[in-house]
Amino acid sequence: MKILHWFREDLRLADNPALYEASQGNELIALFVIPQNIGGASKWWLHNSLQSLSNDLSKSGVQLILRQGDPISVVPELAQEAGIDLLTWNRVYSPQGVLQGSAIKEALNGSGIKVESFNSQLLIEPTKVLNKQGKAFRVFTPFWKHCLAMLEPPLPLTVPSLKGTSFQLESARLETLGLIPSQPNWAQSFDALWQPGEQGAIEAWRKFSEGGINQYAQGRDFPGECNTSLLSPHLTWGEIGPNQLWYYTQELMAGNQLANENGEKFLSEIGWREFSRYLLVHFPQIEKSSFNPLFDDFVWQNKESNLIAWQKGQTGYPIVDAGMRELWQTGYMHNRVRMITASFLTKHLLCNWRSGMAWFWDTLVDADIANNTASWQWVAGCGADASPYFRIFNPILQGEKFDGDGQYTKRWVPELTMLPNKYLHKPWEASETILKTAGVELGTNYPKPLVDHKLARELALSRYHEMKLNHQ
DNA sequence: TGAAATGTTGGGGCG
DNA sequence: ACGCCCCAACATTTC
Repeated sequence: MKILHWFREDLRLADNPALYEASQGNELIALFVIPQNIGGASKWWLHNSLQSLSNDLSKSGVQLILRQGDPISVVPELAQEAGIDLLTWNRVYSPQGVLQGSAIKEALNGSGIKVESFNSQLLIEPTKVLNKQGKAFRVFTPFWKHCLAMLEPPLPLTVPSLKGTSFQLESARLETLGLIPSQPNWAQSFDALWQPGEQGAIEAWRKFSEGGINQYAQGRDFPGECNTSLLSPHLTWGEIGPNQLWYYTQELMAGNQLANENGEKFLSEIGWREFSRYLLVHFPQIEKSSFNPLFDDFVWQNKESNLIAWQKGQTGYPIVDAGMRELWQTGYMHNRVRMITASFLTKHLLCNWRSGMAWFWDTLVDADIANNTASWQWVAGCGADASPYFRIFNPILQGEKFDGDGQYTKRWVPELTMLPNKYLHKPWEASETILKTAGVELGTNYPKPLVDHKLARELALSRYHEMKLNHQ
């Protein structure tokens, strides 16, 4: 039996249900179709992840075929060309991913080629989780409680033994696809920070499971400490799956090697990832428009120069600037700081959450449609289970609370290294003498604050009330 | 998975 | 000893 496995967001060999099924045949063809609409940082990641997958496959004599174009035509064409008996893939839950799946199934209907799809990237299929009224959950906590009660993840599947084919198929060359930047090569420093691919994902889990997870419940909020998993980009491309993480974490807790408090907190973060995909399946419109339609009437300011200052990490609020610079230099930002910077853009600068989402989409190595839309809408106050709009983060207090010693802020905003911690998150309150001693000249080598916190907060609140009034 | 404004309480200084 | 005021600490509500 000749089988084609179409790799999508499942770039791994272990615990890969569709690949496992495909390995039952005696001739395997592996395909990946290069997506056209992903951000710059994601492209860098994908390039390296494909390289890794391709290496792993070739050890079993399987060549990874790369093709460009719309999968809706590319996949059926290749299926016919190769004369396969069965096509397998793991489902993708974005509107585009769902559409691709159904269109390809339809295209091959009646062709004699069987099609089977599997779940590799969620603990539970979204359509199987409904409340008592038979409707989709809109709030995380009841959703996750419901999931926990019904969860029985299977043992992770082992790496299957694969048998390639001698059938010759044309493949694009990875090096010529332009996925990695050349001039300028802004990703130069990424190589030392990240190890895309399945081995890198396993290594990231190992490091986390021996370190940060043991302080996860409290420690995850402090961006200067290394307590988060850094697994997000690996999860985005399915180099590791939630099923594996669930199983590994439960094993640690069962063996008393991990406090329940920490393990459960980590799994609930996996739950948030699950929830954002779930929302996108049940409410696909949130990819483009507000979950809460009230916000269609919100009057944004959308001042271009403010957006640019935010992107560059030049807002004059140190914790915000630190986050935006971490993002630019590493393709990643600590979760606490993502909330602070996103709140600042939407509330202090009154820029539409879509403009922030677009920036994150282009710069994050873990860019993911579901997480990106759900999280931005959550922060902006228009999303499911959103923080109410009037919950406005105070960037000074957040900085003092979560980076009181300045470890994080000073790393990314080195021009403030000499500033005493008392003023680190509000340098404009320091005296001339203190600033001078620290070598800080506001407006020259570090910006003055773009907006006044108190005024900006009041303006945002009044815009919010106007929106509600206009809607009545 | 906030923060600010407002309200309440209780200990201690002091006449 | 007592009442009064101050204000920190905590609680509640409001945005």
